Amino acid sequence: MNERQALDIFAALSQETRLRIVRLLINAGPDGLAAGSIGEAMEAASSRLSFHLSHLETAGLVQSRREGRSIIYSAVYPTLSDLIEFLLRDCCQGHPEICTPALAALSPCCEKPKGPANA
Amino acid sequence: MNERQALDIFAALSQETRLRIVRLLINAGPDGLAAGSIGEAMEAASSRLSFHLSHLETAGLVQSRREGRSIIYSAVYPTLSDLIEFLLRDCCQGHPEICTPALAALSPCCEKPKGPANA
DNA sequence: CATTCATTTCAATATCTATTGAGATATCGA
DNA sequence: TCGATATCTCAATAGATATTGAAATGAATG
Repeated sequence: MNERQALDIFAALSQETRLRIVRLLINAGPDGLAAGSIGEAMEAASSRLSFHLSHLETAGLVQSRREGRSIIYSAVYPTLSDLIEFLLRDCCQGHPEICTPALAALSPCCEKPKGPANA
Repeated sequence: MNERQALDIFAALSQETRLRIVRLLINAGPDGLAAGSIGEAMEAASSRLSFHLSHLETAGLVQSRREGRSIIYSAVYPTLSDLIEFLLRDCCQGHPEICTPALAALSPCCEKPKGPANA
């Protein structure tokens, strides 16, 4: 991950429709969603949707595959973790006290909410 | 952290000068840097710098304080961790296998590089 | 209290980005 | 192959954002 890539990703995520698409696809999981389904969820015309999806794909945040008549889009998770790493890496060189709280804030988000007992 | 805030932060970080300022301030630590020093580092005219700094401040990524004739800017670290949390939170609801690698990628970045022995 | 220094504000302009609608392309089934 | 479906591409327009230079503000110093 270099600066140029990071800028592209931030630009991609700075647009409401695109941010929603990314979050939708992240939640949709590895199977992804057809462009048409995304368009319905976003209430966006096909050309507009296509514009945003290709923007996201260029930034490396989503990938696409053809499946019959549909084109299926799915999130590219490593891009997100690389981005986060890019954001935090520099700050941690000599300032680990800064990033440790960030990690602490993140950790609970990755615990599977399986039972009511939290211990 | 809501969607609107996240959009503002991504927009703030999607501009080359602003991303560099944020990284500079993150590395500068809690003491921060005077606007003039930042301007030198960025080779940016004062009005241009001011435009970007106020953009960053509005997004909550930096804060400022007056110190004599100078205005000192410093990074707001919690905003970054909130942003990361916002990005990852949804995806982890039901998809912890997605976020765990992200965290694994992050963890080493927060280890203080103290000695040559890496074990 | 006038001068200098540090930074911001403002207005004009240039550049970049998003939306729209029409048409092109690709796939499938009859 | 024809028609229907799904998606993309293109060109025009509208809207948002960045840069510039000049002028204003606020704080320190003699």
